[in-house]
Amino acid sequence: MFRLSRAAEYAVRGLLHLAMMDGASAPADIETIAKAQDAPKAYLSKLFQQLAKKGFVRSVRGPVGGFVLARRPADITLLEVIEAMEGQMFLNSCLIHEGCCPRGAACPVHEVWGDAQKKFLRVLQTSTLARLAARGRKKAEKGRE
Amino acid sequence: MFRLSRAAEYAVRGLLHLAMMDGASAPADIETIAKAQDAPKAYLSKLFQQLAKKGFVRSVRGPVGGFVLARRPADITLLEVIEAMEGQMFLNSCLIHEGCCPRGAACPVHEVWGDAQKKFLRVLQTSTLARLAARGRKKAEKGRE
DNA sequence: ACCATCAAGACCCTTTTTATCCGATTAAAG
DNA sequence: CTTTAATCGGATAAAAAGGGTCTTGATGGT
Repeated sequence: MFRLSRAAEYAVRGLLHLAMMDGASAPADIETIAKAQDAPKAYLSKLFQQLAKKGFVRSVRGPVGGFVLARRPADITLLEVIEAMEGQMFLNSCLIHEGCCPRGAACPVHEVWGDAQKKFLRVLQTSTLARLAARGRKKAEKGRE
Repeated sequence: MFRLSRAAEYAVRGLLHLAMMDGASAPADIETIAKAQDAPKAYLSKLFQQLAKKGFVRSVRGPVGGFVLARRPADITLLEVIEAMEGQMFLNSCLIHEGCCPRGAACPVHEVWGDAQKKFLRVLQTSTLARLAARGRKKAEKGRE
């Protein structure tokens, strides 16, 4: 099957959470994010550690600590976040090792597959956290009406 | 990570093998296909049993038996084959259960993700075994030059 | 000094993937 | 009718990935 891993999903939603409270003075702590996004706290914590290591967020320790976005939401693409969590997408084994197809001739499935991934990735690459946050805010307003 | 399962890859290549020898009088037996496509024979055998159950191939038993395409190569899309092997693609868990996002408001990632999948699937859906076989034959010729 | 918070990693459980094996069944050929 | 080469299908299993918990330690406001 072909779906986003839970890790990636949590990460995206977590970062989006931060992006939507952009401008807030205090950092957001894991417990709050976990509750808001309905994710296991301990697990989310680990994911954010990875995100910190990769430069997406900065951690603030001690009381009133938590996590803050380390980059501008407009500069973070959905693709980046997902790839940070699950490694490069779409490394089709058929594309990696030579000679997987008879007589070393490149198998015709490659091109089609490559074409499909390109279109898929482009969409994810042109979608930034800022844009998502804006859309999210709009939806939240509609929901309250 | 995000790649085609080996099962799907073997199945696609196996069917393509049949499509490329379309018009041959005798069915192809598993051992031959497995050798040509460099797949474990026992495993491929089981995959073909599934493919037979789903109507892609017909099995011929007894000596000189094997498998034959049950449908016209022009009618079989890449997407069909892949979905037959790994279940419906792209059932994003975020799209399945309601209430995964705060306050039930649809999360803005959904649309982007949906958009991306649509473009991806379209490519796979418009690619038929016949077309792939034709391309494969062309490549094989070039390789021999 | 205390306590809330993050940091890091060890550990565990479950599911999926990727197979292998073997006995039963089938049917063409001699 | 018997031989023989093939598929059928279920049981089994090793290995990898996925998903998550817990513990222990470091850090920095108050």
